[in-house]
Amino acid sequence: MLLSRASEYGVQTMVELCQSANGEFVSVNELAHRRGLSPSFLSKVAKQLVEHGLVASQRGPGGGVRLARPASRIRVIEVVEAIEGPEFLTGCVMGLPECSEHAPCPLHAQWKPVRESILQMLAGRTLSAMAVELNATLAARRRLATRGPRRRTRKGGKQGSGR
Amino acid sequence: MLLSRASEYGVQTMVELCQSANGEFVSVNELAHRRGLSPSFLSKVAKQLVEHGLVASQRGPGGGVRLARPASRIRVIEVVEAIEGPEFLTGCVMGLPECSEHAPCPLHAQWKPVRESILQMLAGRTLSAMAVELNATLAARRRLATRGPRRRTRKGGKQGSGR
DNA sequence: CGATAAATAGATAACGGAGTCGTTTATCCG
DNA sequence: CGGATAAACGACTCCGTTATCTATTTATCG
Repeated sequence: MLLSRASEYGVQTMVELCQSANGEFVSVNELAHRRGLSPSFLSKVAKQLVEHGLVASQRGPGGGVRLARPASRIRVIEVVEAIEGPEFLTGCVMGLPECSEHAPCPLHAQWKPVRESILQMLAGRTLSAMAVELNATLAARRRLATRGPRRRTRKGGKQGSGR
Repeated sequence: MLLSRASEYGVQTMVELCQSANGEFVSVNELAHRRGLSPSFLSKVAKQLVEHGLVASQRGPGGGVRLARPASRIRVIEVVEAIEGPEFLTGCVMGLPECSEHAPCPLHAQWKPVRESILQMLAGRTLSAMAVELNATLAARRRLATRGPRRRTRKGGKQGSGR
């Protein structure tokens, strides 16, 4: 698992928030229900997102949570670092206490570009871009489910839950 | 942290075992002491390595643990998968339960090559190659420590523990 | 003002990873 | 054979993550 459960919750929620990004607040319960997440745990994650200024919150009836900035100006890496902390992916791959640029472990040189590409993956995309794609995927799945699965392109049971 | 602590212990130990790979057994305590690891916890990790046929063990006096194959024929990925399990790095990055090739999450396309390059990093190098490099690094550090640090190439406190 | 809705805060339980400890079992050596 | 050594095994502690529940505070609406 590259990201902690909390980060996964965070990313999913932020993307979900793009759906109703017209300045409307959405309650944490509603959000949790939509994505099938634990409401109680999500509220904790939401709190962290609020503290890091990624979402704004509003109490009381009609209150909830919304993006603090336009989705096009939030990058996934910000969400991850808000939750995992700034130390995300720093540290020696093989756990050597004194691994550094000038006394590198045997994987140091290989790890560096990989780490960069992970950060790149998370920094290179905005929430809005992700939301668009997710919608396309969901729409495709719904369309498929409605019309029924016609052609089985791949052989048997391989598909399904990635977890 | 990309790898679990147990995996880190495993990789470090396997590399360490390359040092005395002449068919001699080394006790787990000795190994733990050399690398400054917890002996008790390392024995757990060692057990897993034995079960997966990566190291051979011998009880009694003069016993211990040694590589089951020549170091040049063991790849780091084998060590990691022996401990993390075969599901290592499978599963959706953002935790979507139904992320798959044909209904991908918004990060799926980006994640795939990254995942590949991680596996590549771990599969592309043998233990013996790593041992050689580690020795070079350690030797360099010793040489430096003996002669004292002369020129401070980088500005101040940035160096040190990667953790 | 009072009822209601929702975030916020805190306590706590379940779980798995990390680490320790003591006992058992196998092997060697004298 | 008997004692010493060392892995194997199992039970246990400790801690952080995950998850849930229950107040408490804050805001909105009628």
